[in-house]
Amino acid sequence: MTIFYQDHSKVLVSVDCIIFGFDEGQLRILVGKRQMDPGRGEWSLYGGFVNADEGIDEAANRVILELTGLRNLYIRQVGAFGSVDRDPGERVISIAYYALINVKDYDKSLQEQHGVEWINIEEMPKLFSDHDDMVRRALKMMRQKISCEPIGFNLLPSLFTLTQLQKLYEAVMGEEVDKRNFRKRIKDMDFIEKTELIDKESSKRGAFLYRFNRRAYRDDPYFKL
Amino acid sequence: MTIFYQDHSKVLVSVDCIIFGFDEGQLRILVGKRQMDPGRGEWSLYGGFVNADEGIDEAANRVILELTGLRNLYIRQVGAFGSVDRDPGERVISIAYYALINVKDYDKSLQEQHGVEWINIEEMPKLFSDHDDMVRRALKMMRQKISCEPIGFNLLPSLFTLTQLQKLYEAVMGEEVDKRNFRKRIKDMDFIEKTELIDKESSKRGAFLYRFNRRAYRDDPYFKL
DNA sequence: TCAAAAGTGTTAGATTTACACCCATGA
DNA sequence: TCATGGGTGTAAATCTAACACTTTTGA
Repeated sequence: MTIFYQDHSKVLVSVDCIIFGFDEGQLRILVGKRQMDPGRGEWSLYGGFVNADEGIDEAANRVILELTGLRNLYIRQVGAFGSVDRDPGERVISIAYYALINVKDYDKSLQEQHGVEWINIEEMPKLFSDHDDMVRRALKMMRQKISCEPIGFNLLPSLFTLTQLQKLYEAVMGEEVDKRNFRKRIKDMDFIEKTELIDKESSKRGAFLYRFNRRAYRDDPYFKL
Repeated sequence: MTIFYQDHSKVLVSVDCIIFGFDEGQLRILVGKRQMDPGRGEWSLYGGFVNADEGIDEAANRVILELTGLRNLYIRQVGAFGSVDRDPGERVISIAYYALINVKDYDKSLQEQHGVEWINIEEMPKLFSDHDDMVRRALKMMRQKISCEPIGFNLLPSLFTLTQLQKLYEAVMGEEVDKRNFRKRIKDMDFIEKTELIDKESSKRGAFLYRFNRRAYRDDPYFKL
């Protein structure tokens, strides 16, 4: 310890991760049964401690990489949670982060290895400690974000149908939207490009596949800072 | 240390406070010249370390009480800041909070005692470490909040004129608004009550004073959760 | 009497919402 | 041939934005 900030108590700091995925028309998050005491066996977010030599964002990225095997994800901080008794073992201040992933990119073996499962956000069991609060806040922030920025693409394959995109918005916002109005809005967004490709998975007729053009979005005068 | 989370490094955790005030038509925050090393003499937010026996929100309330002498303020967490090198002295993870106060309630002697000054948000000097980022994020969050919830009243006396309220919105949002449209919107809000009292400070003619009715707001069907 | 702030309505344009039918295909 | 999801336009209602003059009063 240096001379600067003497006599102040140090505390364990962890990061907890809310991993959002979209599958079968449902918004889901990755949770697992806690494998350590205290709280062994309770449903819990995946987390890890912040090391002395890493920033908190770095720690979040590391932990999320550990869990998902994925890099360059859309990750945002939810906030710090620091009630004295939030962890029954020892005092731990935890910083929650959420990440959006395309479930198709997620390696099944990693999932098994970490003993985590996708749980529909609507059917969340009670979680360990204050992890419920973290999830609620993450969802609130994500809804906020998705309704003014196109972040939903991080939850979809790079090619997707308009119906998929609509179902995603509905699952996130928890309410249905009108198909024609939705498609009208999408048409106004120049950064959502129609391709000539057809998806035949989800219907007999087939549906055009679209893609999100990140560059066009960045250049869109509407979203310029 | 208990047996639970062995071998993880602990770290100093602090809270830093962005105190917003509204005076002379300007949105201002309280900053002071840093009185300790490292960074002595640089402009800085007021902060303090989180004690072992207090939650982070508690710590924020304590530090803000210390600085302002005021209780029951509107306080919100901005987020955690945790780059390894953010503090040149030693590793410190800091959690930023913003608070809204009515400058008239602020005791001048406390201000002098802590050596802090009101600085217009538009004319902020470079601040110590990442405090600039904290202020930017706090402002962003506050703007977001104020445009969908009536939190502005926390920055005003309990009786205020519509012109004051408008100037406040303008200062926060950084843009002018139309007087008639503004007043129209206010009239639609049943929780902003006109009193029979007249303010003669700011004009010869005098302007009606209004008050924010917290109860009416809570009961407003529009804002029901 | 005049400078300074208070107060007050209307209209055009833009945005949002509601709503129903035909199409293409594989089973 | 029929069940399934894909795809399309219009009109009413609502919301937003622009805009200018009269009132009161203390100096």
